[in-house]
Amino acid sequence: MTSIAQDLSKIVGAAFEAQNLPADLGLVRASDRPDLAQFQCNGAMVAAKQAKKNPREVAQSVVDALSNNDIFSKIEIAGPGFINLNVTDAYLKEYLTTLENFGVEPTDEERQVVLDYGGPNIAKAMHVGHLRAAIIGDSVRRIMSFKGYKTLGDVHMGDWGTHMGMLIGDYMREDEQDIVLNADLKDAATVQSLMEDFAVRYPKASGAAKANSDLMQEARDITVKLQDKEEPYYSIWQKIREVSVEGMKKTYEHLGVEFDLWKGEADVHDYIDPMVDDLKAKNLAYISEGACVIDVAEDGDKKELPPLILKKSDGGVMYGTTDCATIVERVKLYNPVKIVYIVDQRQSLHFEQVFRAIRKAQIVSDNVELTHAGFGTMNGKDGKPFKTREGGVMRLEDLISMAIEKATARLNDANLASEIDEAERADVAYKVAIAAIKFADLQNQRQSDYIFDLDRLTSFEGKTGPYVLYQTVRIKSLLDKAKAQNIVFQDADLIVKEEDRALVLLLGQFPDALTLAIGNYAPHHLCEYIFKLAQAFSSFYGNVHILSEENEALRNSRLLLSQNVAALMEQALKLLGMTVPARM
RNA sequence: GCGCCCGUAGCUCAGUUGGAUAGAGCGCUGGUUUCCGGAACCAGAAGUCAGGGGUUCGAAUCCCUUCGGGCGCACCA
Repeated sequence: MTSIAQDLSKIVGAAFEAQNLPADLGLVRASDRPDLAQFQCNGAMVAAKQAKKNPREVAQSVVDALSNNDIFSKIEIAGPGFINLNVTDAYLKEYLTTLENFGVEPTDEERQVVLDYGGPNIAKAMHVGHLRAAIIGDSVRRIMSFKGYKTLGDVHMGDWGTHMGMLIGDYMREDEQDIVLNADLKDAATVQSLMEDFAVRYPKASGAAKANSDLMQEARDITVKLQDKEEPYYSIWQKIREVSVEGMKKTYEHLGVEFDLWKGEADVHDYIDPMVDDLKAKNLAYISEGACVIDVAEDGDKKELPPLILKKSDGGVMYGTTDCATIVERVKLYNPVKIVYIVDQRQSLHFEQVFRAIRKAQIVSDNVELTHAGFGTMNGKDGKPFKTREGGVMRLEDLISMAIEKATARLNDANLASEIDEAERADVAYKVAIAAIKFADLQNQRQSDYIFDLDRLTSFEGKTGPYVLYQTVRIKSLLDKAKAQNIVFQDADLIVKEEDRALVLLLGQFPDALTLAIGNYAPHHLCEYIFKLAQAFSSFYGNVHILSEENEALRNSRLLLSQNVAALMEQALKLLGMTVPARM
């Protein structure tokens, strides 16, 4: 089973083929003129253009080939050559009652996909800049997994660069490295205080290094020593990393974002030298201005593409080096068919360099997809990269707290508050807050910049996460009531009346929304769909009687339909990383 | 200088890869509760799709150009 449009596309495609026209011209989609028809096919106009024929005549020949099909209640040619189609209610009923897995067919084979959507640096507080990668990547992972791919989400933290040299240098200069070395990581308070120490110390060290070239040089030297695993640098680093990972895991968990792999740049260090030697042996890597580089420019390039630096002149490695080595490791350990990076759009040149280097060295086979699914910058209301009023970045945990606070206040205003005990209320506020944040972010198209608006991220009305949760909760509440009244409707005969039709048609669009979301690594298509479905149900709910319908057969039919909507909503929301509370 | 991205209603954003009358949310105006949850529903006002040219049956979408904004260009990540 597929979507309704896909189902119809096969039939119309066959009709095109019968006229010796390409079957893919028979692509059917939901009509954008619902007042005229449910579905439309534009292929006749394309075919006519190619063959230099009259589009209406082409359409007519296709329509003739379709006319003996009894699933259509209307077949019309309109305008320059649109084929407008309606399906019979019997077809809709058949479609919905034989639906499996919401109409989503699993991908033809189980294939391994590696998704990279983390990237926070250790020893730094996570801020709202990390939000998009986490939310989009996690959703893409859930969606692809639902489709049947084997997915691996990797946090790929930044733990091997000069920022570590700065931080370690500061501890050594102040002779305070014992704070780190002797820390008992099993003690939560110690971990917490170390995190706070990093948060103060790193900006201080970083600022000092930028202002003082001697300190910067010292940081670079320490970084090289660290990368050679010299002591005590390496031990200090290990502890810093362990502490940071604890904090990072807590924040990601709080956000409801999951990873399968908690790896960092340092983990691929041992792959680097063999990789560089290999590139040298292949005459791809060479020494330029003291650094070991690989050319990635190609004939026909419109822009200048600088070479990728594999080793700095001081022997240190850069993030391009570790990114390449990470691909070496991923190929070796997981043999993926796709590696997808959900990383800020501003990194596009970097990824182009890395991917070209990898292709040139034939580290992956040609049929492995390497994609940088970039996302736009998060700007403030002034259109510039987002900063808080104090000029700093907003911590992720602070954002979550603010959203929870607002959700709690909203819940207390509602009539339900008194019936719900403290613990459940906290849980509901949390789920609502996370849904608000995620939906506000995910509904934006991935690659364009977007404005970080706190009010929008913590708003609960209109096109928001809480709205779609609310609609789902309301349906579930209805179904619970039916159950309490011992009404059995699971095997009800589905009756498609005027009011129900839009809802059934919409249910049949879910696989299309999922296909779009997967194809472009773009969960916003799923957001769009979920919101439309929620809106359609809300309208349905307001205009017809469901549980209170007097005609028993119709009541049971509508309960069945409602159950289908609720189940789909809950599943789809899960794919966006949201959980539906029992009530709210 | 070279290159990439963007400009759609007062604000924040969609627009299924060239289709019919460009859609949502917020805000604004007005309405809806003896009946299944009002975080809701219904209706309305609001657009030179930045400007100009081109391609064609047909353009927010493709090409050229002007203006405006963002970003990236070898030893940071």
